[in-house]
Amino acid sequence: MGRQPCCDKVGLKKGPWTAEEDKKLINFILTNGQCCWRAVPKLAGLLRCGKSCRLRWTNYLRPDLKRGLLSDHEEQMVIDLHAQLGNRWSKIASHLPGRTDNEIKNHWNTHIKKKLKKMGVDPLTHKPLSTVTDQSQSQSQSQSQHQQNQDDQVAQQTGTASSEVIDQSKENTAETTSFQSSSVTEPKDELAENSNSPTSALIVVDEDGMELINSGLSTDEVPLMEPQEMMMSVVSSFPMSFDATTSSSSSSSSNSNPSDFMQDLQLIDPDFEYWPPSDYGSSGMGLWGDDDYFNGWDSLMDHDDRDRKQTVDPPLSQCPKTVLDQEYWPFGVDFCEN
DNA sequence: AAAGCTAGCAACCGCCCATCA
DNA sequence: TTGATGGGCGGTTGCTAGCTT
Repeated sequence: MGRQPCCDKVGLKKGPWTAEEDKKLINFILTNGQCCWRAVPKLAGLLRCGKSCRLRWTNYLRPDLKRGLLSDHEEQMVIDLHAQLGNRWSKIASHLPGRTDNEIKNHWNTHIKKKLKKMGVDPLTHKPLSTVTDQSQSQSQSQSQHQQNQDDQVAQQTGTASSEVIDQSKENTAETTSFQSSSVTEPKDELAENSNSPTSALIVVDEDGMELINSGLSTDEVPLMEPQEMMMSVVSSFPMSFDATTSSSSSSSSNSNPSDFMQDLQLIDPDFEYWPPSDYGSSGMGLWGDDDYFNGWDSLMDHDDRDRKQTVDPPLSQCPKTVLDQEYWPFGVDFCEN
């Protein structure tokens, strides 16, 4: 018995993806859509296993991805959602357009965990550490148990209301997560008492579980659109139409024309330099630090953060980036069809 | 300036589960 | 029911950049 490995691993390449491999994968997905991943490497001419291709696409090459550090708002959403869902990173990621489960998991483990601990909050239970040590050691013993609790909560919510805005999520979550919402800088007691404060999380429950509407912001500050809708919105908001024949003089920076994207991918001119830095196969990180692509997501959802970033003026490499910014991605949702 | 240390992140692995034919 | 496949998750590895000594 046992399942076949996703690849036989013999002669398959591992390690960081090169620009050439990315190009092949992107080209293939663009042409054929996302089909049987096991067949993708063969058909795309890649010496990778299907799973590796899928992960590369999902976590890095997808057009609707946002790059860079999570904003404060996103981070708070992650904390709120984690309190609700536990370590179900993909679920959490589904509430954060442009973010992947792996990215959120990494961010959680490297940033948020420390942050919460520093604040005296148990990242597992979202309770103050002082009380956690006493009453929830058993909870802390297994994340799965905690996750089960969250499952029950979510199941309870979904069972009682469908496509219905409920406010009782605060009550439900307050029992198991005394500290989970609002700004992380607020005193804990105040948070517990002010569960009705406007900064508490407001949850929309639908058939899929729940949708976070308000995580410390008013509802109209949080995009309630699917990524595709946002993409289409962004694309359609641009006056220019995609024209693969249009030429461009620069592939790496300060371009706002969708055609540049195609050139960057060498879909038009095979000799054109690929959009990430040529040495990125070895550098691995900080790939987008040298461009200043306009960020569609920022423009849609994070005016406050953008303002803050502008004020602080961080290095470009720390600004959220889309891999292929939406306005460079003229394919809408069609590429998903096969 | 160079070596050592550390943090962050992309990528991978192994296992598991859900779905579908 | 079974096997193939896609996908999720926790954990880990390896590389790079930045910081410290």
